[in-house]
Amino acid sequence: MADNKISKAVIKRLPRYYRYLGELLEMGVQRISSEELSKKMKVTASQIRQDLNHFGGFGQQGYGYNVEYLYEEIAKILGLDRIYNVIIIGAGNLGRAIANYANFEKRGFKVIGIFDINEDLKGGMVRGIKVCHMSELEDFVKDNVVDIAALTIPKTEAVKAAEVLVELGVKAFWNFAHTDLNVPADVMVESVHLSESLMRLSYNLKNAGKGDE
Amino acid sequence: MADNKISKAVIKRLPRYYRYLGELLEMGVQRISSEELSKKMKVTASQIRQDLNHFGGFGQQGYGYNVEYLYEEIAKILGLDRIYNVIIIGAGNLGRAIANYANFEKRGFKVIGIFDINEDLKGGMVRGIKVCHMSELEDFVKDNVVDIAALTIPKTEAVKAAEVLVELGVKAFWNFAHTDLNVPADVMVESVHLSESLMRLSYNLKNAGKGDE
DNA sequence: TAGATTGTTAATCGATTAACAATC
DNA sequence: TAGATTGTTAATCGATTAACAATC
Repeated sequence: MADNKISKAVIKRLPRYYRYLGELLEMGVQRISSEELSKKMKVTASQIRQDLNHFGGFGQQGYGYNVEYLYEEIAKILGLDRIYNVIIIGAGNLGRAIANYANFEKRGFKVIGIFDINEDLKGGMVRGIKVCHMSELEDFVKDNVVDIAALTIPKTEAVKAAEVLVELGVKAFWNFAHTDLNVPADVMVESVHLSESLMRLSYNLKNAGKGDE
Repeated sequence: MADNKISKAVIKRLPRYYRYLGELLEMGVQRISSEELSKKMKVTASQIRQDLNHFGGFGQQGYGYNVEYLYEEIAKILGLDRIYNVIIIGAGNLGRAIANYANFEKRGFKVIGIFDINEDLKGGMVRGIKVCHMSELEDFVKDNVVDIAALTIPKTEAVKAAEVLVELGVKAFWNFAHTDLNVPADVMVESVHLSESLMRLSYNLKNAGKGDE
């Protein structure tokens, strides 16, 4: 019963289902009920069934869900059934961490270019990819299909880079800069605000035991 | 009107308020109304007032909020009015990215140790801190106050390290491994699941234009 | 005092959970 | 067929928004 509008809360949970199903698959588990999965994941069985049914009936009454089938279906829903060309803006530690993370490539996220303003880094190699100077960015994007740009540079530069890249037609940004990006409605931004994450941790640490989880 | 139980949704928004207030402060803005702030942040003014009033009345009728005062108060709420000793488990690119990020130290998160299983990295320096071998971890935690452990290692090792550190009394984990950690109720875990973030981006990219944001 | 804007209550909206009929 | 478990509707719960009296 594929809805036309899926809530953010549901989307947020999908990758987690995918991760658990991947682990079950590795362990050789062939079928699982929403009840069993709910215990593993510490969510309600009702939520799992509800979530999945936004996209279609993947299970079977009296049986449960076929792990491999469900895994593949969620991959399709998440758009993991294709290759994405990724460029990384910023060849610092964070940029290199992303470039080096092999699992991303396994899921179809292929790093095709790394750029940095620092002249010294130019020519260096990261995981077989040459680091280019920012001045080469525009030509590169014109000559190559770029699906996603990861921004691992400080906020001021990130805002500028995003502007240029939006102009060049890039439709998706993975933003690690400590700022929000203003982009047109058809451009997607997924932000990873590490400092905000750390602040939530300090809040929770401070309020530990006060009725908290 | 400080509630005793604040919802996760509110906590999640606090660091973002803090970031915007910090920017306003840098720009020399002294006062702001919930209405003005709501326009900047693209949330409702009602939500801002509602959120802040969970912690107390920081504003003034007819005036709005004093930027500096509100900024400081939110810092206190988030627990940013103290120093946290942080250790980093994993001296790879991600671990080094975190260690090198100066803003964290500015907010009171002080890296006091970096550990790795790789013997080759031992003795190397990251931002003035010596990289130690994992075998030295236990003694280090016994001899030093460790408030937060950042786990920037693969999942299997992360699970093991967390177990050891919980045993040693560490109460907060900043988890970058692609797994959930099972810890006692009084131990806090804040996870940054980069691959899940990337999957949400690919979902949104795929479904762009279908009534989406 | 009049105008502005908060703090707070009430109304609405959406998300989660419970329940159960459908069905494998 | 009987048992199990889904798909889906209905009930509940919580979070967001609207409204406005309080007050600076």
